[in-house]
Amino acid sequence: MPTFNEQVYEILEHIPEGRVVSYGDIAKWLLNPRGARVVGWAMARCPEGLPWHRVVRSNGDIVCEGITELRRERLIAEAVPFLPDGRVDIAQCRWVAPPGIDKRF
DNA sequence: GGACTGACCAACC
DNA sequence: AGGTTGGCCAGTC
Repeated sequence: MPTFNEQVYEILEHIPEGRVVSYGDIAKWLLNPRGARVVGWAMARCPEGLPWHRVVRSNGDIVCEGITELRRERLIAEAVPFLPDGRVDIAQCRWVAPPGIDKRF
């Protein structure tokens, strides 16, 4: 039985290019709406080769200072639209998970 | 082995 | 309308 963050990494691998998801979304698919913190914890130790830059906050903002610029550059490189205030246009590129994604693991 | 912590979110005052 | 609080998992002290 894989641990929770293993499943988080699994989902991250499934995020298509040019799309983003919020921490809370992943949490909702995997356990419950309040598990977003765990997702953030999993991201904090981002294993290499993981597209962690496609995970943003629910309002599209990017929190962590220091990696914000890196994220922005990576997302722009993947044709992810940005809002004038520096946030990801999550309203347009929010990735909708296929139904039953939580049962796939 | 218990307590605190963390790249969060939403429900409640 | 804005600050506070509770809740989840795993890792560290």
